[in-house]
Formats: sequence, C-alpha cells, structure tokens
Amino acid sequence: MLDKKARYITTTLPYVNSDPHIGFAFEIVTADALARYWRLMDYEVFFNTGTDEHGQKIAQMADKAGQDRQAYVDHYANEFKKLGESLNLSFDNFIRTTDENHKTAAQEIWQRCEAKDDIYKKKYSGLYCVGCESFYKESELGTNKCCLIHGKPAEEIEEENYFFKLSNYQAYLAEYLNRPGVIEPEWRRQEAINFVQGGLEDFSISREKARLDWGIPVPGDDNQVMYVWFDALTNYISTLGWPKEGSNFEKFWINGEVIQLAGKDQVRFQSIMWQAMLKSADVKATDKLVYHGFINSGGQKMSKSLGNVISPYELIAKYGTDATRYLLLRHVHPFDDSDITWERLDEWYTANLVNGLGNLVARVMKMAETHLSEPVAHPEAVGFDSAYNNALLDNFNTLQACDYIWQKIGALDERIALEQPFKVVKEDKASAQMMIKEMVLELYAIGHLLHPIMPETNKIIKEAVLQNKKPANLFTRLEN
RNA sequence: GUCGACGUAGCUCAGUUGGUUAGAGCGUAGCACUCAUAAAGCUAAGGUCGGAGGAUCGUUCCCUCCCGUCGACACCA
Repeated sequence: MLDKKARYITTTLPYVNSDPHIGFAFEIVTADALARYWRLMDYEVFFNTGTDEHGQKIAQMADKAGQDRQAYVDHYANEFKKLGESLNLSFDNFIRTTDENHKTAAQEIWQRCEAKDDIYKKKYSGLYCVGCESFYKESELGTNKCCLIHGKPAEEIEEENYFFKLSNYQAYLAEYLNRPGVIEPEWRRQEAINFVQGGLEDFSISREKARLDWGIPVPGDDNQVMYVWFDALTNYISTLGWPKEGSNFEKFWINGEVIQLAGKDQVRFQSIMWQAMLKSADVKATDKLVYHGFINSGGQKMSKSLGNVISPYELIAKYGTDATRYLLLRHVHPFDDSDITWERLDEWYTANLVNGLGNLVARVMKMAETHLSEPVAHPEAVGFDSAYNNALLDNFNTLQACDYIWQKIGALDERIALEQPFKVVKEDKASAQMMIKEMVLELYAIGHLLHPIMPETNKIIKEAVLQNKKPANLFTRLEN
C-alpha cells in the first residue's frame, strides 16, 4: 500500500472568557469540512483545536466568581467541546493550554529560543490599571488615559520583562513571506511583507508574577510568568506531542503539510511572531496560513449592545447541525468579511435546503420507492470533478465546492422536469425505470459530494438509495 | 498621513489577458406542470459595470483625477 500523504490543520484557540462566537464556529467548521474531504481523498489528517486558558483576565473572572481557576476554565473548555459535538466536528485532538504536556512544551520552546540568544530581559513600561490588574494601550483608554472600566487614570509603570528578539528575524521573515502560498489570500501576504519591511521590534513575552499569576512559569525565573505568545502559540505543536520527536509531530508537522486557519486580525501573530519563534527553535515553518474575514450582521459588527449577535447555538437550534454547517460554509465568504441576518439565513435555508436539496431527495426517492422493485445496483461513488477537488484541496474554498454541488442539484431538478419519468411510467415502464435509476445514481453522487459539508445528510441520502426508501423530510419548512 | 483593496441587476456576488445582445444565485411577476416539503420547470422585468477625462478602430476590464467604502501601519486571540 502506498504511503498516505499527511496533512495537518489547526484552528486558532479561542480564549475562554466568553461563549463561543459565530466567527470561531465558522473557522472550525471550515477546518472540519477540509479535514473530512482530505480524509476522503486518502490523506492522513490531524485536525487540531482547543482552548487558550491562561491570562489575567481569566484569573480575574474566576476570582470574581469565587471559583477555583482550574475549575473555571474546565467549565469553559467543556462549553467549547460541546460546541464541537453540536457542529459534528471531527477534530483529532482538543488541546488545552492548561494541559501538562502543553506547559512542558511551552517551556521547552522558550528554552530553545533562549539558547539561541533570542530572549533577553529589558525594562518595559506601560500604562497599567491597578483595578484591572493589566496593561493597556493608550488607544484602549478613555480621556486622560482613564481606564474604561474603573474610570481612574492608568499609571505609567515600569517592570522588567523578557523580550523575544524578533528583530533578529527580519531577513528570515522576508524570505519566508516571499514564498507564494504561505498566506491565503494572496493580498494578505503582501500586507505581511509590508509590515516586515517597516521594521520589526522585539516583543515582550513575560510578565512579573505579581501582575500575572495564572500562566506558565518562565523556566529558571520564579518571578516571571509567560505572557500569551509562548504560551498560546506553542499549542500547534504541543498537540502533536512535541518536543517528543517522532510520532505525530514527525508525521504531520515535519513530513506533512501544515495548514493553519485564523482570523484576519491574526496575521502578525501567526505569520510573523510564531514563524520567528519556530525558526529560533529550529522547527519547520508553517506551510500555509489561511486567513478568513469577520462576520457582521446588518452592516455592523455583532455586539451585545446592538442586540444583533447571532450565536452558533441559536443557528443550530433553529436549523439543525447540518444546515448550520451549510449556511456557514456556503454563505460566509471564505476570505472576505460577510454579513448575515436572520432574514437572509431563512431565505438561504428555505431556498437551498428545503426547496432545493431536501425536496430533490424526496421527489427522486419517492419515484424510486414507487417504481423500482429493488435498490439500484452498485451506487459506488465516482471520483470528483476537478472544479470540486480544487476548491477543497488547494483553494480552501468551501463556498466554491458548495456552488458546484448546488449546480448538480439544479441540473437534476431540471432533468426530472424535462424527462418526466413520472409521466413516462404510465406508457413505458421500462424506460421510466431506466431514467429513475440514473437519477437515483446522480442523487447518490450528490450525497457523496456533500460528505465534507453535511456529513449526516450525506449518510441519510446514501442510506435511502441503498434501501430504495424515501427518507423523512431532510429539512423542515420554517413556520412563519 | 503612508501603503493597499474595493465600488457590476432590489440583495449577495462572479466575470472580462479590451472586441458582436454583461452573468449566476436569491428575491419579484407571469405561464405551465403534478413525482416531491404548494416544491421543481419555463419565461419576463430589472444594470449608462461609482463619476469625469484620456489613450485606443473599440473598453465595464488600460492610464489620470475625483467621490465613496474598507483594510494594514505591532503586543488586539
């Protein structure tokens, strides 16, 4: 047997200070659809996701709620895992930054960078709000540099922190970003190149323990705790068992194709800082970063105060798991910002799923059940067309793949209207049966195309064909 | 401010390496059908391809300017 090709895909880790956001649901469903398709294409796939659980914000929230910090993050990690179940996700590991092996990995990569002389200690000054116990940028503060929560002026505070010598990697990053394909979409790669050309400053990677006491300790310094970067970014390799060489790390990161998904606000962190850290630690770079846009509603950013928040749970409750996956994968643009409202979601659901796919399955299978005496023989799924393959293999574009599938659905509907087997059957049963058999096979092929996008629907359609039985309606019509 | 992107039917978007009547889906109207979740099919209405100039035999697609929208310009997961 031939060696399987290996592909690794990961989402970013959401910070567990609030419930899952629809933008993250989109990211993870996209990763899932791609992972499922690659497995179908006989790739060996490792799909990673998880939760980012350290930081002062979380510590404060837990303390405020009077909860044990670990118990607090356990609860939220579980919420995100539940989202995984409701969206029918097929991730291979759910990494938590509070996992012991992850902490070890974060300390290991720190030490490797330190051994390269890329980490040094320096005085850092920033605006600090005592009430919030955290540093703020001037842009985050109100008039007179007052904290927006406590209304008191933030103080200029100096402390010693460790810094990472990003400036050492200016040339390397320029070279890395010069490779076409390391960033999707292409124009964001140009943005990253411009950013690097503008000059790189070292960034702080630790905090004094007095100010941040919920995090991974800095190796060899009891007074310092890692700030987010070394802690969170390392998950992409710790999930594979790194620093233990061999096994999954070797198979997927070293010998496989490494693909990371992230939001458009992540370019600096994922394509610049993280890549410099990897280089410093002598670990292979990420092969490709795919950046998606944001989801707005009614022309505005979703926010609680505007009351236009659409949560993934609401989508699932209203439309069901597969329909939610469909709506995200087809109607959210893969790379640009998108806008969704309940009105439009309803329209898409009704037009494409109730009247489109659902109705097609019902009409074809009803004819089959009525006019065929036994299931169609050998409905083996044939290979996919290149338009479909390209969309999911190289373009990371589930929207394109869905467009292709819905063209097939439209074509089959049209063919039924044209050939009218339900009418032909009255005079010429044999030729009507031939028509219906072909249509059932076509339906089976559509089911197969749906495999990565709507896994359950794919199963129901195939099962219906194999049993020669019309299934219950796939998508219920919305009540007005 | 600097750099960059975008502005195409009511809505969301595709497209043209410049060349006869500019495309899709959704929505809307009409026709017709009945296998199906009153669904599907056919037809139609609907666009001076942001505005003005320029180069060209000719441009929505090239150049310049203008208007509008948005993004990047570092410690925001």
